[in-house]
Amino acid sequence: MYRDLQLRLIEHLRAALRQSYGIEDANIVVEQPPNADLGEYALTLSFELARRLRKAPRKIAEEIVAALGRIEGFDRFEVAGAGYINARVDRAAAARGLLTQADRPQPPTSHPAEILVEHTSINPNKAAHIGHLRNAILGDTFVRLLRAGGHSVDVQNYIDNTGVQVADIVVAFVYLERRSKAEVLQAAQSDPRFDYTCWDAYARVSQWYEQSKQNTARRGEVLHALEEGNNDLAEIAAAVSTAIVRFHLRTMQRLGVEYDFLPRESEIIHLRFWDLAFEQLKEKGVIYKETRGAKAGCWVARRPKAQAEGAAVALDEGQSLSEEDSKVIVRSNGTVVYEGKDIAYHLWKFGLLGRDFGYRRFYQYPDGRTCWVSAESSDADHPSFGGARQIYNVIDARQAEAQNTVIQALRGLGHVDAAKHYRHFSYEMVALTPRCAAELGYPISAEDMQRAYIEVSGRKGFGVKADDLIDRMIASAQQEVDTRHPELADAERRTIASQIAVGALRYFMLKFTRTSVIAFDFKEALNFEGETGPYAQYAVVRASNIFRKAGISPDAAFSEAADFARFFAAEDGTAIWELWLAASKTSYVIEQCIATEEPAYLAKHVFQLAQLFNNFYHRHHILNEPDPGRKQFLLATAAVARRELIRTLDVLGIGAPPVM
RNA sequence: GGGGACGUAGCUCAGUCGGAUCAGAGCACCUGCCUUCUAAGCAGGAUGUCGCGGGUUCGAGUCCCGCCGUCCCCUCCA
Repeated sequence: MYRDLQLRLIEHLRAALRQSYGIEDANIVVEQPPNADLGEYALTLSFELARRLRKAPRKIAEEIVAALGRIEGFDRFEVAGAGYINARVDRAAAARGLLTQADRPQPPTSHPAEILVEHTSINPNKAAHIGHLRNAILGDTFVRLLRAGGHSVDVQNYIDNTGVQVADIVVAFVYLERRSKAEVLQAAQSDPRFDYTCWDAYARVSQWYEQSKQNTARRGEVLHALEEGNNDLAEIAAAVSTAIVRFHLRTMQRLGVEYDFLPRESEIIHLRFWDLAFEQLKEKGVIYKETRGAKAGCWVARRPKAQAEGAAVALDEGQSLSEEDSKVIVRSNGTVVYEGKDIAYHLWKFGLLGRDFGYRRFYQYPDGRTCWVSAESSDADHPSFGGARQIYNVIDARQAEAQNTVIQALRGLGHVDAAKHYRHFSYEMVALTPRCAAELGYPISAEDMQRAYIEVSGRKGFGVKADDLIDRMIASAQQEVDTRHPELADAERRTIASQIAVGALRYFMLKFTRTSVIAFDFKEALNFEGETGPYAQYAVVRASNIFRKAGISPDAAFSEAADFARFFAAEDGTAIWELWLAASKTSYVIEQCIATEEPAYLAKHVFQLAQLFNNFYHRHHILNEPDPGRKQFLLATAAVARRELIRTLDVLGIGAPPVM
């Protein structure tokens, strides 16, 4: 609603500028006046045009207002201050529009989708930690945003099942702990906390490597065996990584995060994706074989650096790069670095590789969604996932350079359009406050205690496991629910506690903008008051209680139109209108979040909406309202606020509990 | 050395396109408010050299330049 009116206003402004001044190229900035008493939209273009037209801004504003005339949905336009144009919306008409607002059509769910989002992508060798939660929650929320915006989206979770980290865990079991293949396979299948077992084993093997060169050499041996395939070590690695992936899927499912497809590195290797990419890269001159210096014998590419988009990527015949300007893609022993496999993978994502994965069913979600996994051959009736128009990779900021290497390679291969539609959805890490680290029992030096945060380290086993955090948050919510609602059945209390915990956790991860490092602290994360998920959930519960006590459904409040003009004009009308205005902005904010790739704005939106509603709730006691017309107006207000709160929470992946 | 991010209240952070109440929120602290649609709430109070210095502009927390500080990346790791 807010967005539609804004678009209409801009359209009329363009026409007015063309007609009055013959201006076609004006940059029309639409803002909001400092308060709703001044109107809903503010225009500042008079100031910009002042110099060009050699007129006073106020004069220009007056001329534009005259040229605009009447626009449907708007009450009037006013010149204010030194030359602002304030637009006042027809509040009653806007409110009636909001009441009858139909739900947007659901985007198609056929595969492959228009947009591909990759997120989570945890090394399958240990339990997930809080940093992975930020990734998955950001990614999943962005997927929900895109779908709410009407786009069809596929969600991929890349599984690096033949990499160094998986090799490390195999070394841990086979060489450090000297377990037999049968023992490891058994543990992978029956250990109820196998992911935690691996977490500890991974930390131990990292220490063990430091003891001798011989120990470290095991990693290379195992890595080689994994790439080779068809041997005991590869079989162990497959069993371990597959088991861990299932743990990760279950952990994320607790937060409402689901995936469509798990492409695995093993298939990228065995289906020879790299060989195809390698040929293309050589042919187009994107990489060349170094003959001199430390990198002699390697295939290298130009480093991305801060290169202009149009700059040449391919290298001229016989050209050589300085040591720092070259990035190794193929090692002198012939093995491919991670970025190389990533280039092949991304050619596939855009449908530019000329080869597809096989697809097998891997996991079935309770809501009916199937999660597929890559394979060398396919199950019957399988979908396909490659060939997206637009991709988003939710990957932390530390990997920006590697991501740029892939983008640059695509450009160098002539896939300029694909490179343009490749977005690194970057975010900063989750670290721990020194206090939190100390609380967890990790030894912290006096120097580290002075730091703002300390980076987690899987290698050291230093961090907060995702399931531990979720458990703790549920326990904390459970305690409250139990004391507040002893009358409810156990199962119901558990469901509500879980909804609150997930709401708190997801909101916590989303309230920070992507560029902010989160210094994690239990005290802050476990807080359910103030700017938190439960605050917004509680606002919904309050709204629901009104309708429950009134004995009518929120839907019924939509059907009868109140005398909006009268009530919005009343003394407290503007304060109530501000709640309607905020409620009308959800679609607008969703669009902003997509355009700026920033889900935090939606978190802010739901908080503001909840704040306005709580304020309204406190000021107007609806059930005691004697005037039936006004009571109906207040009920409609609560119904719209409730609907938009629920809708926004849903996009954030946060459920609305029936009671709290 | 090169690339990137950040620096706003005691703490944690918003501030999207440069706009008029733009000096904001939450937490923490203090004071009120539960017989009311449940207080996971509401109302009120206090707190600032928007890192520093220049510049552009009718207008700068926001853009440009320089400096200071913190962090990340720059392996034939992933």
